[in-house]
Amino acid sequence: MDTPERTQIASSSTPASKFEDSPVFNYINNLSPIKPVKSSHVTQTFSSLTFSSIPSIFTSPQASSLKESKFLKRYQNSDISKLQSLSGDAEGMSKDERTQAEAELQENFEAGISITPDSIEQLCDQTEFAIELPLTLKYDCGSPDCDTNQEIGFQRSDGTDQPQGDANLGVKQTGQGCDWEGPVVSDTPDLLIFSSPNDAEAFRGIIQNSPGLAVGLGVSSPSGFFQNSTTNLQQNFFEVGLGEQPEMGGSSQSLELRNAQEDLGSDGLESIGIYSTDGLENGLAAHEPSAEMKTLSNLQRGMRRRCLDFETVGGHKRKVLSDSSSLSHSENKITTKNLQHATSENKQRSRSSRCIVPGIGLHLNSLALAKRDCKVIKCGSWSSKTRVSIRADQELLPHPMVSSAPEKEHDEGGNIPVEDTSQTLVQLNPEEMNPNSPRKKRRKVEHGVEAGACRRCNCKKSKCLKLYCECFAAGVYCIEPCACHDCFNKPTHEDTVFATRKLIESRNPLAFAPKVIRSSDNAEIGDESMKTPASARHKRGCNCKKSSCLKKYCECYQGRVGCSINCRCEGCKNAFGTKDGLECEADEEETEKSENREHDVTAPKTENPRIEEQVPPAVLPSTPSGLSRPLVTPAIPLSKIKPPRASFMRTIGSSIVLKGSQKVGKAEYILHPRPKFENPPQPNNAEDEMPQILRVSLTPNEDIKMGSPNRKRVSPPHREIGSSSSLRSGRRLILQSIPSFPSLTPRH
DNA sequence: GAGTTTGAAACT
DNA sequence: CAGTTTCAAACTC
Repeated sequence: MDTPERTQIASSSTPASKFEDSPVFNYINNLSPIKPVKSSHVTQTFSSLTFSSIPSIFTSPQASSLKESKFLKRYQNSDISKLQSLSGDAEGMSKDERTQAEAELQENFEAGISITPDSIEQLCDQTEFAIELPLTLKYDCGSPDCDTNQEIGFQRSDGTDQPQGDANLGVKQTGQGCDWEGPVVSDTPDLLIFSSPNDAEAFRGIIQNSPGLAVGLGVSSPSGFFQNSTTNLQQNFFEVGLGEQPEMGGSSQSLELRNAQEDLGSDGLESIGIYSTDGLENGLAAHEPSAEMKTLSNLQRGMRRRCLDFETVGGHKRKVLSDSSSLSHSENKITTKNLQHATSENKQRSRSSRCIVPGIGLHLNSLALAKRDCKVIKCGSWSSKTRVSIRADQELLPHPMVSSAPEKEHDEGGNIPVEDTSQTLVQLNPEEMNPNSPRKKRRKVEHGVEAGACRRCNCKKSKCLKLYCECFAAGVYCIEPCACHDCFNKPTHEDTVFATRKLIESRNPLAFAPKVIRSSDNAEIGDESMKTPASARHKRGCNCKKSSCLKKYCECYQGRVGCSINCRCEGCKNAFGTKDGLECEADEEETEKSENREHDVTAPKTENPRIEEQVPPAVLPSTPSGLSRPLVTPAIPLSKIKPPRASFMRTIGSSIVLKGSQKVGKAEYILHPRPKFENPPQPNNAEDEMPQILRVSLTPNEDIKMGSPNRKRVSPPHREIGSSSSLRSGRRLILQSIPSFPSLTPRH
C-alpha cells in the first residue's frame, strides 16, 4: 500500500492547495459567506446540509427533509464507536482487523471504514469535503433537475459547477441521466489519473470528479472524522466504497476507482430516476466481481445517498440499493445482476411501501412520514441531535413542494428505502405504520397537514394528481398507507406526476409552495421579525365562511397561523390571529369552544378562559411557545406576547444552528418547529413543552419584543419566504449563501 | 365507519 | 374575475 508514489502525490500536490485552486472552491467562496463566517466544522457542515435541503424545498420539500433525516439516521445508525476506533486505529490495524472492522461497519450500515493509509491526504480531502459539501448541497436544491445537475457538476473535474444551468425541469430523469454520463466520460483524462497505481492519485481524481468521493477520502482520516457530523455522514457513504480499497491491489484499486466513477455516473442516472444498470454492468464486466462490486456498490451507495439528499421520495430505491446494507449485509453485496434487479425491485418496493421520510419531509416524509412527526421521531430516536435536525427538515418537507423531488427523487435517490422507513416506523410506533389506525389519523391531523412528509391521502377521484391530494400537493408520492384509489402519484407514473405538476405550476407557480409562510424563521434571526405579531401567514389567505377560521377547514388555522389581510374569511375568529386582530374578542365563546376542542389537551385552558379570549389569538399560537397559551398568559396578555420562533431553535441547541443554516433556503420551514404547525393543540408536542423552555431560554431581546404591543401585525404578513430574514438577521449569512435558491425556485 | 360539512381546487 | 362544480379533508354522529 505504501508506495513511494503516494508520497509523491501527497507532496506534489496537497489537496488543500489543489482544492483552493479549483474553480469549485472559488465558486464556493464567492457564493457562500457562510464558510468564512462559520469556522466550526459541525455547524458548517450541518448548515450546509441544511441549505441543501432548503433548496430542495422548492423543488421538493420533503426530499430535503428526507435527505437530512436520512443522513442523520445513517449516521446514527452506524456504529460510531466502531468507526472511531477504526478510524483512529486504522493505521495500526492489520489488514485482517481492518477487514473485519469494515465488515462490521458495513453490516451496521454502509459504513465500510476506509482506512486510508494516507492520513495526510485524507485530511486534506476532508477539508475539501467540507468545502465541497456546501456546494453540493447548494446545488441540490431539491429540484429534480438540480439534483442531476448537481452531481454532474461535482463530478466534473473541471470544477466548473453549473449549478443551475443544467437544471431542466422538463427534462426527464432519463435524459438527465444520459447527460450525466456524458460528462463523466468526458472526464476521461481524470480517469486516467485513476489508472495510476497510487491510490492517492486515484482518489484524488475521484475527488476532483466527485465531491462525494472526496468525502470518502476524508473519512479515512481519523481526526475530525467525528467532528463534523455532516462530514461523517458523507464519509460513511464514501467510506464504504473506499473502505475496501486497502485490501485490494494498488493498481487494481485505481481501476476500481475508475469503474466506480463510471458507476457513479450510472448512479447519478439512477438517482435521477433512471435505473440504468448499464453503466454499472459495463464497469463491472470489465472488472472483477465481488471486490469491485463491493467497491462500486459502495460508491454507488455514496452517490445514492447524495441523491437522497436531493430527493426524498425516491428514497425507496436508494434504500434498496444503498441502504440495503442496513437491511441485510448480504444485500449490500449486490452483483451486477442484482443491481439490475435491485433497481426494478426497488421500484416495486418503493411502490409497495413508500414512505417519504422527510418527513418524510420530506419530505421524511415529507418533510413525508407517517406523519412527519412519526418519522421525525423515529429518526430522531437514535439521537437527540438528529431528532432536532430532522424536525427542522420535516418542516421543510411539508411545505416545500419540491415538485421535482418525487419524480427524480423516487428513482434514485433520495430515496429512503421504504423499508428503512418502515423499520423506523416500526421501531418508533407500530401504529403509525397502520394508516388506518385512528391514532395515526389523529396524529396526522394534529401534526399538520403541511408537513408533507408522510401524509396519507384518501383520494378517490383525483388520482392523486391534483392539489386535492395532500400527498401530491406536498410533493411526495403516495405510499402504502394512503387509501387512495387509482393513484397515479407513484414513482411508476412519475412522468405523469411530473407533467401534471408542471401543468399545475404553469397555472399557479406557487401551487406547490408552502401554504403557510413563516416569517418567524426570519424572526429568529432578526429582532424585527419578532416585532411582527404574526410570524407566519397563509400564502393566499383563507376564504372561510362558516368555520370562522376556527377549524381545520381553515388553512390558516390548520397552519396555525393567524389570518391576514389576504384572507377573505367571514367572521374570522382564528385563534392564531384574526385579520383585524380584534375579532377574537367578539366571538370569544366560539373561539373557546373550538379551541377547547382542539387544544384542550394542551393548555389548561386556563383557569380563566377569558384570558385567552382577550388575548389576541394570533399571538398565542403563532409561535411555538404560543402553542402553550396557558403558559404565556401571566401578567402580560398573551396576545401581546409573541413566541419567538427563533427561540425555539435556540432551545433546541446546537441543532438549532443547523436549522438556522437550513433556514437560509427557506427560513420558514426551518424556523418553525414542526410541532407548531402540526400539533398545536396537543400538549405532548414538543412545542408545548418547548414553550416553557423557550421562555426560559429566550433571549431577553426576544422576550421584550414579544411583549411589545405592536407585535400584532405590525408588519404586513410575510408573503415571501424568508424575505425578511434575509434582510434583517445577522444570520442572513446563510441566506446569502443561498442565493442560488431563488433561481431555482420559479415561484416567488 | 358512515354521513355531513367545509372550503380549497378545479372548472366554466 | 366571478360563479359553479368537484374534491377530499375535517368533522359529527
